[in-house]
Amino acid sequence: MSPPYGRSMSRDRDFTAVGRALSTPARSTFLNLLMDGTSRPAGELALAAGVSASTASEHLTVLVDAGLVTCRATGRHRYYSLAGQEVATALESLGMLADAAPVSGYRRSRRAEYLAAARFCYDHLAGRLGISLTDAWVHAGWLAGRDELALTDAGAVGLRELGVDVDGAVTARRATTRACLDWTERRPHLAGALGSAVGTRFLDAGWVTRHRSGRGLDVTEAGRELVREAWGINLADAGAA
Amino acid sequence: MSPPYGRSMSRDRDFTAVGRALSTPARSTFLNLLMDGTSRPAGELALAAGVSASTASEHLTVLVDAGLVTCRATGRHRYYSLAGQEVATALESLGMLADAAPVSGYRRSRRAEYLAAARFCYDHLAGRLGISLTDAWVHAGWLAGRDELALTDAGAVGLRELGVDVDGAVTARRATTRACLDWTERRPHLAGALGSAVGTRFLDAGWVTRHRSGRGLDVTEAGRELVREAWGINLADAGAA
DNA sequence: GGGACATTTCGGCGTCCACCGAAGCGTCCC
DNA sequence: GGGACGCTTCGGTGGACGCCGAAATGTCCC
Repeated sequence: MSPPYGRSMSRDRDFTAVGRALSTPARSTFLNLLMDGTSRPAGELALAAGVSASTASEHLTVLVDAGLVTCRATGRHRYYSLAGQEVATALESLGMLADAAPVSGYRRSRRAEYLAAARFCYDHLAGRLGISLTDAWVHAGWLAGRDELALTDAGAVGLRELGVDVDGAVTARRATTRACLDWTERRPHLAGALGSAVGTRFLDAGWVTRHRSGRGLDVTEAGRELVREAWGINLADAGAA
Repeated sequence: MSPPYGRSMSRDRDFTAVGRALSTPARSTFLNLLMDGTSRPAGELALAAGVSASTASEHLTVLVDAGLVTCRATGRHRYYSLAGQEVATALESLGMLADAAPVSGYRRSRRAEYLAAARFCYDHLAGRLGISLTDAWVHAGWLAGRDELALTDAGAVGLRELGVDVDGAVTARRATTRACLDWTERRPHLAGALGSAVGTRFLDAGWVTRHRSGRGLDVTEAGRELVREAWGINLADAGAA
């Protein structure tokens, strides 16, 4: 009869390659930088991690070989980014186990506040903005269940009016909605295919813009007005004040 | 005003400790063995990974220090198990990225078939049994959405009749339902608090029993009858035939 | 109490690998 | 074409760590 599942493949997983990829400070820093879904050139990553260009290059090769990161060559730059949504999800749940990284050498204090206000978690909105939106939508009956965030009929209508590609999200192969727990705040915000669609819409509509060459998002005036009028969310100008 | 989220804590995560814990074959083997939710003594783990007792002891210290594993001392044995449900969840999503482990030295071919039939994935049913039950319950309208598996009213009634602690699962702090993707088959099966409650019920009712000192579950005659009569699931006796 | 057993601690060995600077390769731009 | 620039490859070095056997610790049981 032979084994029923083709080839005598083990059901076990070999965690060693992925584990080794995560096991050094420089590579951990790289992944943290890429977790907002951006692509960054090797040099920038090297600088951020405080290693030489050659060392960074070796690290990036390890990450690519492990399947965590992909490389896109453009001109004389090579842009690295996370290899996909599964990688972001895996890192997200691993982050629940990991400690907060010690504040590294380069200046970060100012940025931390921007991060807290609004940021991308790979493909969906996070930070205070992501949490506030999710809370408001649960409250409005658009999303059901604090831990599942299932899309209701009312939510489908409302988000469609907002210009979110709801239908694309529902028919996507990945889970429509998913709750992503913020590492520090531990409060759920909308992820999954719908979370991605919402993020895309917010960017396309100009309600948020990626903060120049850095991490975090700026919520534009139009964006602030929208969330205030539609859902009564008052984004404190903590960053600006 | 000082930083709004207390202490100038970095929003980044330090993946190095967890990564290092995963980065050696012996430790990867240990984690695979413990992923079914069992507790195992150090000696058994050493034997399974093919390392000396002293080496295994060192590895286990690393895993405990990384917070992935906990130790319970009983008599002259020390039983190790996964540190919690978050660890199981993280490993589960990491497994999506990792390769299948090469079949290691010790005999495993026979066991693979038991594993495929029914097994525990930390706290919920998996294997063919887990997948079949989930499919049947989606079909019966007990669970909604192939990727979310949200509990319906009918499902709550049905599972409560079955003796599952539905109310405990709904009020639990973790997500009530969650879809867990099997690594090899890539088919969703019920996880989350409700998945755990179902697993507990199946064990308590004697519908499945843990296979003696090994991995995988035996579905008892009562269990086979239940799933056949209630949901038309015919568990092929692949293991016995 | 003594002997078997499970496990950890210790000391030592060999290998792996993170790191750097220098050199090589490709791209851009004057 | 030549020089600046971004990145990778190469060679070499030092430290970290996976491995074992031997000895130490602790538990069980006669």
